[in-house]
Amino acid sequence: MAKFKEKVVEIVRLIPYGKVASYGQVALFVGTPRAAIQVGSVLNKLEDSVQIPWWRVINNSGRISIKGSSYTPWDQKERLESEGIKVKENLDLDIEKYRWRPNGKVILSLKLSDGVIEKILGKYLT
DNA sequence: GCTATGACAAGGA
DNA sequence: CTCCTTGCCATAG
Repeated sequence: MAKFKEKVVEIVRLIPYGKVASYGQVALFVGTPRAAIQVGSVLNKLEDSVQIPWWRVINNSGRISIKGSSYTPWDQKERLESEGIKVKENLDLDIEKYRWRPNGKVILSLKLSDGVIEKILGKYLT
């Protein structure tokens, strides 16, 4: 089941310009709740050839927490700001203000289990 | 199969 | 708010 990586790529690519999602949120949308740390791992090892908006993924505290990558937190800060997202000097941002909240149609297209869909509805769609 | 490893998360001090 | 601890889980070896 090496599909995890592919799904992560797929989900991250769905995050719209100017929006962000937490690692845990991506993990949930992938269909594997609580595998947040794994999402980060995938992005970290990703080849430069795969083009995806990795900078739109931050931790659930609303902070940039990139580590062990060829990119620095400030690289990420620049990319986010170029999309109109305000990032404080301490790498903090208002995650709830910019969080990606896909509509039901998008969620259904992911073919997730009922349990996962429930968690998504409860956590990110009030 | 088992252990170690982390771009994490949530809760307690 | 800032540490620290514990839980979790897909990979690599």
